[in-house]
Amino acid sequence: MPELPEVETVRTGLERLIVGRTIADVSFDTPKSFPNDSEKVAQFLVGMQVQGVRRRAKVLMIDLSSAYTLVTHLKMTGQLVYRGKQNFGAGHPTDSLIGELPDRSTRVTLTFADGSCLYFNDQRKFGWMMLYPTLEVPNIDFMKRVGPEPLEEDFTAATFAACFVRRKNTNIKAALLDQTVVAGVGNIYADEVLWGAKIHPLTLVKDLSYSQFELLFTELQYVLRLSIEKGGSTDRNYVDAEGKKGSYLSFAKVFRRENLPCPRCGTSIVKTRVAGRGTHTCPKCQKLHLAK
DNA sequence: CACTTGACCTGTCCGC
DNA sequence: TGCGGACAGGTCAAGT
Repeated sequence: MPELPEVETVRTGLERLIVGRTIADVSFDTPKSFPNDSEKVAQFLVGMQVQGVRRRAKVLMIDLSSAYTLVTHLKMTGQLVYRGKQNFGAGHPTDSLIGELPDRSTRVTLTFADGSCLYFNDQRKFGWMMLYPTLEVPNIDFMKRVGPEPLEEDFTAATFAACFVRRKNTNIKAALLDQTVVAGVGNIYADEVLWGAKIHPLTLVKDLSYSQFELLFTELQYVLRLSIEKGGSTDRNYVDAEGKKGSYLSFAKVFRRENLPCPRCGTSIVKTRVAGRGTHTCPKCQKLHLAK
């Protein structure tokens, strides 16, 4: 579910809502979501204070006092939602997707000293929340392999194009989804960016010209920034740190728009399967040019 | 090493 | 309304 813009939106919200709060209690419903020595870690967290919230790729890092960091991956259906002492009843805020918390998908609850709570919800249990010494976080396997952040200041079209050298023989959509190439792109933004650059998702990386990479780079930054501005994409599960939906999908050009007109040429958007994922394209704007 | 596929889970939607 | 199967935004372990 959450890709870079969604995770960044959650990060911003958490930074505002939980920094300075002290953990008073921790509970969890399954070790799968809270895997490292769950009971001990839950105890160990008590008394620690939140000092900051960072993001790398689609991973959130909640920095705590004592040089520890809670690392969370939301995977497909994870949510991190903060609630003050007065828990909203079901459907109270109209832009919220969730009601009273905890609910049946709540996996971990952090209760703060002032009685407010941070809930880690995850319907499919693919996500996880793990405690690491802050200095160890860069040594996590995923962190060591993940590619550059596409919105960093020093990230240029040339750097971007160079990220793909190892993936010459795969299609561009699979390469964009590969977190070791570039960080943070998932299925929604891969489709949106390819439409923007007028590139068919099955085009092999080696068949792309440098000017196509420049176009992809521009579209990538544009789409990610626009989505962050809109609070991300809510398809079914995603909500921000206050439980609110994001509105990017009402600006999406192809994603979830099967059979609707392409905003550029009016041709019906088609849905296919590429790299094992549902893939949306305009058959007229995004022609597949086979290598000679 | 590069590349593809299936597995991990639960819930929902679609066709019969 | 019930039931089976396909599918859902991510990643990793296997397989070739």
